[in-house]
Amino acid sequence: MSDVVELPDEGATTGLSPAVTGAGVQSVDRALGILEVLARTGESGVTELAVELGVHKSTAFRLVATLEAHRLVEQTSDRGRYRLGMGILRLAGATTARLDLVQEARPISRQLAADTGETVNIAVLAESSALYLDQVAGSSALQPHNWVGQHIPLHATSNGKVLLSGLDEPDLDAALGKLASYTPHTITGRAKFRDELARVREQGYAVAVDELEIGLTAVAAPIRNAHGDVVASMSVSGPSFRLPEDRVGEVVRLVVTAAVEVSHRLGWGHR
Amino acid sequence: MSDVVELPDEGATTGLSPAVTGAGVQSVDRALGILEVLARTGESGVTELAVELGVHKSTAFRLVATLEAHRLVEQTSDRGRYRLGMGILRLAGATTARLDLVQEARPISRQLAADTGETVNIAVLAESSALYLDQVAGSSALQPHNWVGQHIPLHATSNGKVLLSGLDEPDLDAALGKLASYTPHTITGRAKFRDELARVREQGYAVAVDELEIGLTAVAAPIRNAHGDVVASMSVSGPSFRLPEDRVGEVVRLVVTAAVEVSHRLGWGHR
DNA sequence: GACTGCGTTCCGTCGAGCGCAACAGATTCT
DNA sequence: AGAATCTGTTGCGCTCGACGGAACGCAGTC
Repeated sequence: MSDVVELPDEGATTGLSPAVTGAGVQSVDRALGILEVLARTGESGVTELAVELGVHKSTAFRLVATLEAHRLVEQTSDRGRYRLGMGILRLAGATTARLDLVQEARPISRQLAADTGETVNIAVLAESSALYLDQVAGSSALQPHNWVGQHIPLHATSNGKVLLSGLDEPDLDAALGKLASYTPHTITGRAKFRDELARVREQGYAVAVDELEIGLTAVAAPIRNAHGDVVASMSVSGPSFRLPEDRVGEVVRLVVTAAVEVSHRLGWGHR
Repeated sequence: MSDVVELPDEGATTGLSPAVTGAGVQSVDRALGILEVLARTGESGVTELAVELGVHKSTAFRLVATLEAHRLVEQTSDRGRYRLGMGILRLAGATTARLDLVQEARPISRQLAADTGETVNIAVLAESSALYLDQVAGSSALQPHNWVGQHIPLHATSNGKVLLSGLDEPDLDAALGKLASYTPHTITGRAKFRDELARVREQGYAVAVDELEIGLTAVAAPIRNAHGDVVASMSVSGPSFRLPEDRVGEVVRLVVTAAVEVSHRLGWGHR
């Protein structure tokens, strides 16, 4: 696959902002571009979309109509603007259910939740924020799992620290924006935060106490793939009064063990 | 726009599962077909996908490569099979965030969660299962919202009953599969379940105690759009020991009030 | 080592998707 | 009220982009 698409004499490209254009099948590319635009704007009209993509109205309409037939977009009224539809949600359900990370981790998460009595989360890195893939609640009955999409700050959570600790310098710089302060305990100094990451890398786990929210304590450990890369993070979190300092040590041990077990299932340290 | 798409002579479709061949832009249609196949199978190779769509290998490859460029699919290894990717999750996050149902309901959900101290959910009907759109946790810190997709049985949950109560006979038959038993309290008799639905319709709310899981109690009420159709369901759920019979009455009142308030915001019983 | 499967790439052809232009409602401006 | 101008929507020819065929490179397997 060539990333470069050379169009020697194609002068017609409206020159606006290509933004989303990846290479591939043109019409599909454009259709997916529409989805991304809608994800960004929340709601757009056909004309608007056409401008954004640099194509003719009718083209945009045909694409959006096709997306609509598959329920990936829907229009507000019979002759109105378009937005993302429920089809996306069904696909997302299938996605988390099948991501083998989640599938492999599920039983171990359950066990960990049972052992600690606290909530277990699995998170991955997604463009300068953490994306939660799975959750198993500690004790309360039927806390359904599988949620998505919330942007979680990376520098104020144990999961975030672990995920960042797996990056090299250039990627780290890119992923790390400004270090917003959520509580007096949030680490906001860049140098100090790098020290923290070094510590996380060294000891193989991260802890966050009152850093995102007063009264919230979390412990996280890295999940690695067959190549040893940090692909996800597994955490145990709960109210600080249930996770006092002298209990953190034990929880750390459990989380690290669980994360290592998942890593093994993903092929890490393969015989 | 016609909802009916009848292609009587489409003989090329391998006869297996026709998927959703809606009319539109061919290549986009096929690409989205790939997403749906992957959602169903969880993981497929290029050749497999090509057979399923009735196209040539190379065509399927180009389509899947385009999807991959947008992160909607990813391959297991460098030269392996394909599965749905995280791009879907990002889109899903944007979807729920923008659905005006969720947006309108959010503040009311919060209030309801605060009033009851229990977890509040918003669910919609999605092809013979319930789809959770939003969640607000009762008390615990940092319960992020926005999850999706898990297939929740309709007949063993308060949300499911409410959603089913909004259907007419033919749709109900279609949506209702076999009534699996989850606990001794699950309603499995068809006649008995219809009686239950009648009761739900009449009283305007549904209750489920120990029907999906022992120790889990839930109460739900319908959310209606401007036409009065039941478009979603709002529920409060928690451990049965915190929601004893004598407290259910109060919770019912709160849930119904909240659901009516959301319905009003959606235009129901306008002015 | 031949064979058979896979995902991937290149290439010439042809039909599918494109832009154009016209249509039909809604809204706004005069 | 009427016109001007938005909007989304639809036929229609032309052309370029997507398609299928075939070949390639790599892994297992007999």
